[in-house]
Order: sequence, then structure tokens, then C-alpha cells
Amino acid sequence: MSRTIYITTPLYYVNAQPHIGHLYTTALADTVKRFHVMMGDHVYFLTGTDEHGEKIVKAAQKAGVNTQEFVDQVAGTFEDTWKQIDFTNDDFIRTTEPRHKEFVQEILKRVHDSGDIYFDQYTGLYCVDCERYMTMTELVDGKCPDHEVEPVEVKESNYFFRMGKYRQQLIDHIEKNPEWIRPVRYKNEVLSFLKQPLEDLCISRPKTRLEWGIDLPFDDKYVTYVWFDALLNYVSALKKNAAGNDVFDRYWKECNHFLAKDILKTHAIYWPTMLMAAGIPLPKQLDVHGYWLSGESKMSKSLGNVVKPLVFHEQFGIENLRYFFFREMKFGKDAGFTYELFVERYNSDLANGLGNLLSRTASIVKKNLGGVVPEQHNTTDAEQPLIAMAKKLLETYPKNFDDRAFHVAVEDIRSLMAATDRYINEMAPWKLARDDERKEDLARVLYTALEVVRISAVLLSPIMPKKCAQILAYLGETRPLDGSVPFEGLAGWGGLSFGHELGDVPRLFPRIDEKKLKEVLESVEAAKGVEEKAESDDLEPIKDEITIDDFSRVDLRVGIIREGHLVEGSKKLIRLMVDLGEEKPRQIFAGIKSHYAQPQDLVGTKVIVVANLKPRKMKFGISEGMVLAGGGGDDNRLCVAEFDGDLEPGDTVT
RNA sequence: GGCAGGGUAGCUCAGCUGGUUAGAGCGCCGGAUUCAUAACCCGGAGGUCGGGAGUUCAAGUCUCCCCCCCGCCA
Repeated sequence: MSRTIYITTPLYYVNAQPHIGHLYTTALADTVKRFHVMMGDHVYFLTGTDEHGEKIVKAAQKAGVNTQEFVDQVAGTFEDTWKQIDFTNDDFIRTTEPRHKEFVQEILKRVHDSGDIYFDQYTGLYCVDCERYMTMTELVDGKCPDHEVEPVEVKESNYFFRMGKYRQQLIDHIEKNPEWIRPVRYKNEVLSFLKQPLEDLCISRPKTRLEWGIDLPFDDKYVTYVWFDALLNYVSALKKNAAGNDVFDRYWKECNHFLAKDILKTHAIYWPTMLMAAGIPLPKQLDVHGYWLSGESKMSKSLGNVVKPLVFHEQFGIENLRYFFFREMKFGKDAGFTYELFVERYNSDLANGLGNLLSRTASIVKKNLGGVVPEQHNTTDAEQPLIAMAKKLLETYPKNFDDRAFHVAVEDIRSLMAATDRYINEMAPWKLARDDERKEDLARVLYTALEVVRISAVLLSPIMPKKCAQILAYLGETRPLDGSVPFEGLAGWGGLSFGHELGDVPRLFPRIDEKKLKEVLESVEAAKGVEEKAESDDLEPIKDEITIDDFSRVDLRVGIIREGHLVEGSKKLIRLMVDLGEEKPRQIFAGIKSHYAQPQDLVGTKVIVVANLKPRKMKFGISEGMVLAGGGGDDNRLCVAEFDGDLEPGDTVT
């Protein structure tokens, strides 16, 4: 029976270029779509880009272009990359599109009107990189553990969404629908998180701090928090699809979200409660996958791009990587990727397995049967195990896909092919060919082998669409995989039609030798080096222009350091007594302990002091000014600015 | 600290509701074969299934305790 299915990937945040993580999730959605299409289901597949928020503004600044140009460029790269590697998404939504903005505002208004959004004041520590407030207990050494950045104390009034109100309703939903979040471990994680009270969610950012976002419809001094905006794409893209039609009713209730485990909370908590408040039914299912690891570390956008999709495509072909993805990763768990692992798997499964099986079989047909696909003769006991395996796949393969057990599905196909290799060795068709009386046996064996290749290619085509299409075309299997032919007919035994003449034996999966691997590894290393250098040479962006008047408000003076002390209990500060030619030296705390662990060495140094800085009360005393120092870079180099000539304390610095 | 997941051959892992001598791939050693992409096939070495105790006719598989890794939360 034909089903309707709506598949989404998360919208990718455009502060980074496409990498293996984006590629995997999108390939996953693409493969599942192709599978369902083959099964005769009707599928709608959405992906796109998330383009608002503070981090985007920063990334644009860093790149030295205006924000709109920046997001256009990166979003373009995503869309283009997916096109070049033939992903079959039916739409590509960008959160900066009018259709999305309008919908977000409509929902905000609706939720505001119903009383689930309220205005309140909040003081907290904000991590810019996380784009959220942190609690004290989350911090490690006063820094955000994810980004190793000190959060800023922010006090502001904002709008809040009554997320906490929907806590019990969400728990009930998850308990009533145990398959709603898969695999179970992630369901458990969400449930255990929900055991504690659920706080309301701050969903606005004042424009004084951030202008790049969607205006709140009820207060134009604020823009919408990026997650409250981005998640709504799953619906906004249906309300007005690429063709301008409203397909919400048709698809929404069949929605299946794919996502990586790092955005579980936003999808399993923020999102459903938002939908509840907006009066929209929840999506049907969340499928949560793990990370691709490189050695020990996570390959994420913040740790650089080890695999660039298009570069990999040129080097080894993206479909071969898709095979690796599904063969190697147990859905939901992390898995390792290295070029060595990839090549190993490719050589053993695709080159020595599928490729070689096709090659050896086809070449016997070419040599002995004039290249013509033989008729299926009565089978004997020898074929029964293979036929039974193939038959069983008609049931297990769709079930494994539905259960997201892709690695099992692939392994089953591989087992069928391995059994066929054994079968061929046993039957030794090259011997049968020498015996004129055994022509029928020869035909039977070759038909059997070719049929296994055909069935394998049908089953693998959602994963490797082009390569499998080539195999099928070569074998004379011309029936489309678009659902118009029943799956049982396509993948069932005996589908291979006789009489087709085989062309030259194709080498679809040439072995990758050590030399090629080494070349690629070297080029990857080289590219990484260049990137790291570019990264570390990046300058802090220059701040907004000021006038000479602005500058002259800062009173800089020459000061001589008379005393330098460590501050007990502080990791960063040292205490300096600085002579500015006044009655007595000023006490100044400076956060430079990391580079001046022996503050007494600074005594006698002539430095630049901000003399009119408002005294600041600190935990260890009052700081009456600021000593200027320079620094930067990944190595956090730092150095106090000093004079080498004859200046007196109190002299002005201009 | 609480909760969840995991700890099985050199490496990556499979082993569902307990049941024959614990499996696969890769790697290694030996053999066979020649249709094929130095391929394919067969055989071998290699595991006290994290440790300990218990339940059972029977435990990698269930129970309890402990150790280690990863994740979420505090």
C-alpha cells in the first residue's frame, strides 16, 4: 500500500561550509527518499539553510562582507553542492526568504495572542557562540565548555515562551508514542531531561544587540531567537512550497525529521512545545543519528572540514562514500571515518565484492554465450540457498530500512553476493563451458549469478543510485525504480530478462591502490595546513569608526609600575601599584597573570594607563585604571605596552 | 553524583525474547583455483565474550556488586 512521507534534514547553519556531517544527514534523507520512491510511496524531501543569529553576523564580519551577501554566498554553496551530487530534495528553504519570515511572524503573533509569550527582565551569562544563556554550573573555569569563551553578563528585557507549560503534555506524548524518538536511547535522554521542571524559553533578542533576524510582529525593537525562527521552516516550507502551493495538509502529519544528536533538545523539546502552543500537530517521528568521528575528535563545523563533499566526490565519488556511510554506521551510534577505513571498505566490498562479481560473471557470458543473457533454466538444489536468500530480502530489506538498520540491510546484500561468489567457485562455469553437453548447466549458473547482481543493484540503488543504474542498464534491466513497477517484481527472483546483449564489461569500482590513497592523504594534509594558516592569520575585525573627539575622551597617561603582586585566589589577575605622578600610586588589577607570573619583574616599567576609567570594584579590591597591553592569536600571545625613552609619570599619551 | 548506552578475536563490529564446538569483515599465515578488478574460494592462528558472585539442566545473552569508556543531566 502506498504511503505518503515527508522527510526533512535540519536546516544547516551557514556559518560554515558543507562538511561530512551535513553530507551524511542529507545523504541519509536522500537515501530514505529513494527507498520509499522505489517502494511506490509518495515522498517529499526538504532541506535548506538557517541564516539568522549572532554567529552569522560575526562570521560575515570575519569574512569582511555584509551579512546578506555572506548568507547568500554560503547558502548558494550548500544548494549548489547538493545539486552537483544529485540529492533529490524537492525544496530548499532559506530562513531569510519572505515565505519563511511571514510564517514565523504569523506563529509568533498567534502564540503571543494566546498568552504563551510574555515580557520579562533577565540577567544572565550569555555565550555568543552558543547563542544562549548559560547557568553558572555549566561553566568550566568561568568559560563555556563548548567554545572555551567567557560568557558575557547580559541584563536585558526579553520575550519568553511558556515552554514549561507544555512539559507534561510532551511527556505524555512521548510515553504514548514510544517510537516517536528513535533510537530509544535518545528517547530516554529526553524523558530524563523532562523529569526536571522545564524552564521557559527566551525567544527574542533586542535589536540594540542583534539586528539580523526576524522582527517580532508585536515589538519591532526585537528580533526572534534563531531557534524559534529556524525550526518553523519544517512547516513554513509546506505552507508555501517552491511552486508557491500550500501542501501542509498533504504532508505534515507524515513528517519524519532526521537530525544529529547534538540538536536533539531543540527538536524534541523546543519544537514540539512550540507546535503545541501554535496548535499544530506534532511530527510523526524523529530519527536521531550519531557523529562521524575522525580518530578521537568530532568532525564538526568548529573543528574544521576534513571531508569537503565536492572534493571527495572528485577524489573517490560520493556514491562510494554513501555506501561507506550506511555500511559502517549503526544508526544512532557514532562511527569513525578515515580515508584508510573508507578505502579498505571500498576495496573489499565494492571492488572485490560487487564490482568483481559483475566482472567475472559478465566476462564468462561474453566469452561463452556470445554476451547474451541466458534463459532461466530449471533450477537445481545448488541454486536454492541463493534463491531463498534473495526471497528473504524482499521482507527483511524494507523492514531494515524502516527500522533504520541500514548497516544490516547492506550486510544482507553483501552476504548474498558472497554466497554467490562461493556458488560460482563451486559450479566452475569455466569448466562447464568446455563441455558441450553441459551448456544448459552453464546457462543456469550464469543466469543465477547475473540475477544476484541485478537484485543487489536494485536493492543498493537508494544508496548508490548512479552506479546501480549503470549496472542495471548493463544487464538490460530497464524498468524504472520510480515506484511504477512493484518492488516484488523488481527485486524478486527471475526478474532478469534473457536475450539482452551485454556490452564491454564495465569496471565500475576500480580498486583504489596505495598510491592513490597516499596522494589524496597528502593533498588533504596540505589543504588542512593552508586552512589552519589562514585561520590563525585572521585579524580581529576592526571596530566601528570613531571620531577624534571620541578618542580624546580617553585620558592616557604614562605610569611607572612601583609594585607588582600576585593576587591570591585569582587565576588571571595580578595587582600593580602604578605611579601617575599623583600623590600616591594607583592600585590597578590586570588580567595578565598568564604572561607575567612574576609581577615584581614589572617594577620600573613605564606603561600606558587609562587614567580616567571609572574605578571598578572587584572581588579583591578597587581597580583605579587600566594598563594597556597588546595581544591576539590562537596562542593568546600578550605583552604590556611600554616606553623605552625618558618620560615622566603623568605625561600624557596622545 | 543521577540516568542512559557501551566494554566480544590485532582492528571495526554482529550476536533478538538464555540452548549445539561464540560469528563476520579487514589484517596475518598456509593452500586451492584461473572466469574475474594482484580478484574469488578453502583452511589456520588468534577470544577464560571488562572483573566477581548468583539464578538455571543450560548464560556473551537474566539478577546483583565492582571497574573502565562515551553521552545527557546536576
